[in-house]
Amino acid sequence: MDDENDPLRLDRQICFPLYAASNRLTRAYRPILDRLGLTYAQYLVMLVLWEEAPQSVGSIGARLHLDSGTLTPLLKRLEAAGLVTRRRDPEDERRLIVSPTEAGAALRAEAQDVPVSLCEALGLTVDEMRELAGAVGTVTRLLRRDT
Amino acid sequence: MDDENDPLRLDRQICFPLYAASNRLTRAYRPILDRLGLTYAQYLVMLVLWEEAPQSVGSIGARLHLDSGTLTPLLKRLEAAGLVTRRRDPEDERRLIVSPTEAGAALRAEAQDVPVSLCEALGLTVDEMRELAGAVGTVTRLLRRDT
DNA sequence: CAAATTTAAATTGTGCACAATATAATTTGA
DNA sequence: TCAAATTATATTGTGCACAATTTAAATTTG
Repeated sequence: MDDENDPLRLDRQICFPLYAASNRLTRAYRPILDRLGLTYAQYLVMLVLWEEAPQSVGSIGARLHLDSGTLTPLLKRLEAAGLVTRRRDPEDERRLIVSPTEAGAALRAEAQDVPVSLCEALGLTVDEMRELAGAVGTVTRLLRRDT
Repeated sequence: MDDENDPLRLDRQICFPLYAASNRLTRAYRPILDRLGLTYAQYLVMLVLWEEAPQSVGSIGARLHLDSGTLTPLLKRLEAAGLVTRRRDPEDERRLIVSPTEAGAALRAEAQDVPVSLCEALGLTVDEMRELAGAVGTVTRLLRRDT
């Protein structure tokens, strides 16, 4: 078979490097977020809540492209860690309202240097960060259609 | 606080779009690979084995940046599905030799149009694919250091 | 207004991804 | 040569990620 143009060769896969890069990033975040007692997904949820609170499970999920099957147990773990509260919206009992606790809000200060720490862990200069941001933006734009 | 330059704003995160894109890709692959009875990670392992077989768990892992904690159960599932065989290397009983079965090798033909199907699912033209490949290459180059 | 539909979250079950540890085989070097 | 170190895979346990289903509340409609 036509080896050079074989579409099933690993090094011709466009998506595999993205998958590998995403795994690598989660790995790079881990030791940094361990200091806050957060996983990467939990960190993302806290970012969303630090921006605006309270929020429903659905609105958090819309922001992060995650569904209740992922978020429900994650939020229960954040609640168990004392970082968020979960209560039903009295206006609409279907909705669950999530808010940071005082400890959850306070954690924001501890998280301030996470972005810088990550760049250091990845060994990226400011210029390289800019280049990375541009490339990631292109990927996002091309893959944004729908789902 | 200085909202515009807040480094913890979700839309200033460089890595989140990469994480979201990776999740989205796995989701886009799912209905296509379902027809082959493979998950995305299993598909990657089969790509590696279709290129060269037999291979040890370690060499598959080195290629895909996955460890035995991920690969051992995955390979057992591929074995249960009749797609690979697992046996110890008689030369070095520590090593596990993985080979595609006849069914596993035959599956390669079925997989030929997976790449094209994915592009269609993502709604990408050939030019856009090229652009995506370039952007992903930049991301990979910037994040390649170590781990 | 009651039945049907829609919406929001929770639950269930499968399969990664990985850290930490265990097990067993091989290699090494005192 | 044989004990210590190294290597290769397996195991254990945690936490996503998501499809499919369930439950319950709110909304729509006949």
